[in-house]
Amino acid sequence: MFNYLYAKATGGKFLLRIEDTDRERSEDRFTDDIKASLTWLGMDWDEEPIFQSRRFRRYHEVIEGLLNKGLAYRCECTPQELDALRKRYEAEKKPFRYPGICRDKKNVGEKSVVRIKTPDTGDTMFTDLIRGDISFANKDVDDWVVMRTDKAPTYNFSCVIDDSDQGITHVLRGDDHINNTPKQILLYQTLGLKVPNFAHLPMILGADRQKLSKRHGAASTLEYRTMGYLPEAIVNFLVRLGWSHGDQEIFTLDELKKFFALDHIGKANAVFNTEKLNWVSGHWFREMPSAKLAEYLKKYFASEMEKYSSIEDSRLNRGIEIIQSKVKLIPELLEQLDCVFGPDPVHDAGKFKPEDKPKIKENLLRFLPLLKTAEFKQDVLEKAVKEDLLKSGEKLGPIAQAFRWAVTGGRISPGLFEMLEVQGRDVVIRRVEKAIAAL
RNA sequence: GUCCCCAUCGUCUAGAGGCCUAGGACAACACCCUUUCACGGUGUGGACACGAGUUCGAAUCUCGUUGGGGACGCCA
Repeated sequence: MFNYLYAKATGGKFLLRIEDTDRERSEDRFTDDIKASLTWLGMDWDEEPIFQSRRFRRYHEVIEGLLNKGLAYRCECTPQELDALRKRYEAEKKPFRYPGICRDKKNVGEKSVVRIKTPDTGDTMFTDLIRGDISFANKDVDDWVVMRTDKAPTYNFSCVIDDSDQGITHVLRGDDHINNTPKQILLYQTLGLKVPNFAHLPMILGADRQKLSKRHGAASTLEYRTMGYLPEAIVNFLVRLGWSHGDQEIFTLDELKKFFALDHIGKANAVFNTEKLNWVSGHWFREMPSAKLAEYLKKYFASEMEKYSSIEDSRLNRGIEIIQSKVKLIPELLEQLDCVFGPDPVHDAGKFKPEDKPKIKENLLRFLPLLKTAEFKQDVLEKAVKEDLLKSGEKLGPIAQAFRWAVTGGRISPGLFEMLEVQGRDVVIRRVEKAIAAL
């Protein structure tokens, strides 16, 4: 998202690249998921996505050149041997660095990995756009693998080639990549390529302050869609994790595309806070035009909305309108929608105290004639009921609750009179009569 | 363990030497509004991790300590 916003805010291009070099872990559905997530959030990429799995020829050509120049070498150490080596280093409390066992070996067969030679002395430094100068001692960067035994390149290698080939100017990524940066810079330098700008973003941690993962709820952006968050809310919430714009809390994507900038990105990790997400979510439900929300529901919650297909749009939209401002998630909205447009509720009068029932019944009966005769508009109904109550000096509260229960079967609902109008005279009278019968 | 990064209310953050008896938002609590639930309004409690410096003056600069995170793969 920060990459997208930065590209848009600076008039650049936002490119999508699928880094699927590891064939065992790459599946088409992951790509679909990424595309669907970006599309859902409204972040479209500018050119055809690049798939690394289709660029192996290019990578091999570069690796071949490196090998020929003696800047890289074949290594026949097996994973088992390396594991054993790691254990040994650990036991000796020494940090593991590949010791260059095969560095000077001749005639290593094709069934081997290729490692890049890295310098043993000196430092590799870069100026992070967010954090300033960061430097690493080259002795801490080992001869890392650029190509696996199965001839697939590794991430640190292929992303350098692609960033260069695609003319990437800015690499914005999580700060868990800071350690990869010296490796990549060394490769750029070995290849004589221009080093791009780097900006390492603070990470998002779970409530336990560990790197966000499956156990914190959602593994995929799309799961938030399923949970019933609006894309506007997700973007708005996420952008405030690590970035600020004075005291402003509410942002639209369009606003962000205008004034997102790299200054005012924090350095400290942020904890994902569902409480605040829900608040932002509620805000966007209040903000969204009901027709647009209706469309959204029909698109992403098609199966839940199908039962309302016979309801005409203006009526359905009005129903959504009187509910949307009170909910934080789509399931809540759907639930209330069902109270308004769904089947008649089961009137459980058992939850009332026996001595209260006559009064409730009396209240329902009292206004039944009005409901049958008055023009069925919310303001007309409200005015009529209130005038009547004024004469007797009674409060609206108990009466409203009685009718709320009668027409929804529950005690929570949109405003009573607006709901009555949306439900319509026939439904209301039928439900009120059923309620009276249940008492 | 080694290397790297970070450190303001419970959480997200404002703050780039005097504007800070540290501001906003979420959450909490109280009150108000109110036909329920929300919304909204008002208010309360709540933080510069610690210790040395530098300076007339430090949340802001330096160093150290402590704490947290990340990396250490033939994953990305």
